[in-house]
Amino acid sequence: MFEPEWDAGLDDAQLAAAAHSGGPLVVLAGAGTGKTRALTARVARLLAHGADPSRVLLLTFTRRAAADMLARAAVLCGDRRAAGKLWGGTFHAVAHRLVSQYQEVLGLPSEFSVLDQADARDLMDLLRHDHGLANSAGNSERFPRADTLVDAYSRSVNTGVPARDVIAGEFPWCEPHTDRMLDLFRAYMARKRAGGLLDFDDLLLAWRSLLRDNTIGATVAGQWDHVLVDEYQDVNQVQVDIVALLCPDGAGLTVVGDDAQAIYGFRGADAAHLTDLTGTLPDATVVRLERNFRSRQPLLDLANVVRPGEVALQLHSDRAGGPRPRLVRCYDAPAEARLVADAVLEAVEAGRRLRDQAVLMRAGHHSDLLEIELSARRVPFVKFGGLKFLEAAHVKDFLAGLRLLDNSADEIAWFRLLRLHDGIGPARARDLLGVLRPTEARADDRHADAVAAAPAGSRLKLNATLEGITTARAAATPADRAAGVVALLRPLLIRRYPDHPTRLDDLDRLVAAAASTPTLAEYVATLTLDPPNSTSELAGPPHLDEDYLTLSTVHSAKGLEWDSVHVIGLVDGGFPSDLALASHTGLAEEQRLFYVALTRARDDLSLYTPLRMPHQRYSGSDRHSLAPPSRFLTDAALDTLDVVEVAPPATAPKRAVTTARVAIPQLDDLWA
DNA sequence: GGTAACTGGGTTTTT
DNA sequence: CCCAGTTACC
Repeated sequence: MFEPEWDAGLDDAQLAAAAHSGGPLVVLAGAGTGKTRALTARVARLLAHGADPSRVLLLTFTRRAAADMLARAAVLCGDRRAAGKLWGGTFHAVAHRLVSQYQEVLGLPSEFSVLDQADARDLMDLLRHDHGLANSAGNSERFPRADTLVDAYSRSVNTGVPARDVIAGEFPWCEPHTDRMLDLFRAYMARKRAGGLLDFDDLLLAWRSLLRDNTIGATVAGQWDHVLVDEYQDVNQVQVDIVALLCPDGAGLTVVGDDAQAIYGFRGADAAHLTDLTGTLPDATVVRLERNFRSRQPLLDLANVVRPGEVALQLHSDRAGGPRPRLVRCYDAPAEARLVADAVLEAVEAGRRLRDQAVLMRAGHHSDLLEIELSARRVPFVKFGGLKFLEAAHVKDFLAGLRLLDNSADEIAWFRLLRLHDGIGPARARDLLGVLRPTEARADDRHADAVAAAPAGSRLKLNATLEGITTARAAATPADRAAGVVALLRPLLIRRYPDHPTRLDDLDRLVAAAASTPTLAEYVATLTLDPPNSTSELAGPPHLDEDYLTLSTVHSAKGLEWDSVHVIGLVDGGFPSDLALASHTGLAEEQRLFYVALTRARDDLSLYTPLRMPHQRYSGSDRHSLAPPSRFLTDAALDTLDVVEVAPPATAPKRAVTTARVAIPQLDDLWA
């Protein structure tokens, strides 16, 4: 047996974090300071010192981060088998595992469904209509949209602040509707309970309830000796409560984070949870990681100027030299797209792979022009963030079908499926929900009743759909059941989507993926809790060998790094987003987001400022107005940047003026 | 009273 | 793409 080298290559600060024993540990880790490495080493050391892997819990921001870390820890401690026994994943994924385990204790039906954000919105929308709050002509004041309702509701749950105060503080324009919103939230809770539906927030609430329970709480918390939480600056109040219940007085707790990288305030997270820890846990050991292993010093000079936050970490690098970051001032947005594509291809010429380069933006749609430019030049790319594969209508239809196989009380799933039929819109679907709601009557009878209640023109197809569900339910393997759902969807999707061939291909791929899962319910939960991040992630291996450029929102780029990074759209209103400009807290989060973007680069960093943006009022025309550069490009920041002025594009040759008249053919013979 | 099909305005970030 | 509003048809 060889001596495990969990401490190989760690510097003193990382070693202090990895080797710490006794009392809670708080690691304040600047960007690129090897916190993942320290955390991984710490897990490996715990195992090497005899910790039981099944009693170690590693909570990370994405499931992939947990998987990577656990695999590396297993290698470091020389025991690959241990990796399988470690608990790891996102708060939500672990919560789901526990909720499944304690589903009876929690008073949940044997089959429950997990609602993602879009499902939650659909349910809220359904109730909005039920309560007569949808906008009708008579309403002078618009009732908030379903998205806003879910937002406000979720914010209240995640922060523990009463909804009334959340609305007044964060959604002041909704205040006249407060009472009706609160009614709606109560109805939302009731509907979920009745249908065995849990939204993302409920998963965390359920976990917290288990831990708080007098009889069972100690057992649940007692199954782990060590709890390690990554990205602690992005946890919300419920997650803080969970951690506190898991580790009373901080015993066995390790927390890693950086308050300057807190970018999820919009979903109830608060970096104060990290900075307050030293107060709530007086005996905590604090380790600071300030030595950056990722970026060259000229890049850190800019990052240190931009860095906001309470904890004053100054990053320094051993990697001196290299070019200063560039600020490219472009004529307009199309010029920006061309310049980015130019730069990427130049780097390829110089020997840098596409996959070592990335383009980062504030919002998913900021790369629209660039995507057109890259496609035109045949540059392969993969986009992360923005619209998700799982949000595509046909994929949601498919998942709704799967959920119905296990949970026939899932109203949101029924609602989706019913509306796919010609002649059944929101109103008839709502009526049919009442008929399909589980009763003592057998499912077949309810199906028959529903067919009878449907408009005549839709009965044949609806009958086929409901029979399809019965058939799929009876199929033996998960793959067969999934295939059954696709079979019943096929005619509906063909009728509905003009581009059905590609959509049906997607579904075939999802069916294939279902073959390797023990149960369909687990498959659906995994897809919902850990959706593929890009459309290509589901495409599978053939894509992985190819070289491609990464486009990503800054949020989705968190924790990642590339040799060369381009940050685009640095205008006020773009990055920072105009929606955040109004409030101090909003703007502070934008600045942290900017800091995260800058610190993704290892060697080369380019920032792009289009100087003209399409004029808001005349969008669609060629009118432009001067765009104010991002306010984050302060004088101090500019001191660390090389500014590149790009000349305006050569003016297009004036179109020849001609007096010739060209007639547009009337094609009379076609209309004869 | 309800649906389908179209139009026009708005569009942050995600477990 | 989502959502609301309009219109034509059942």
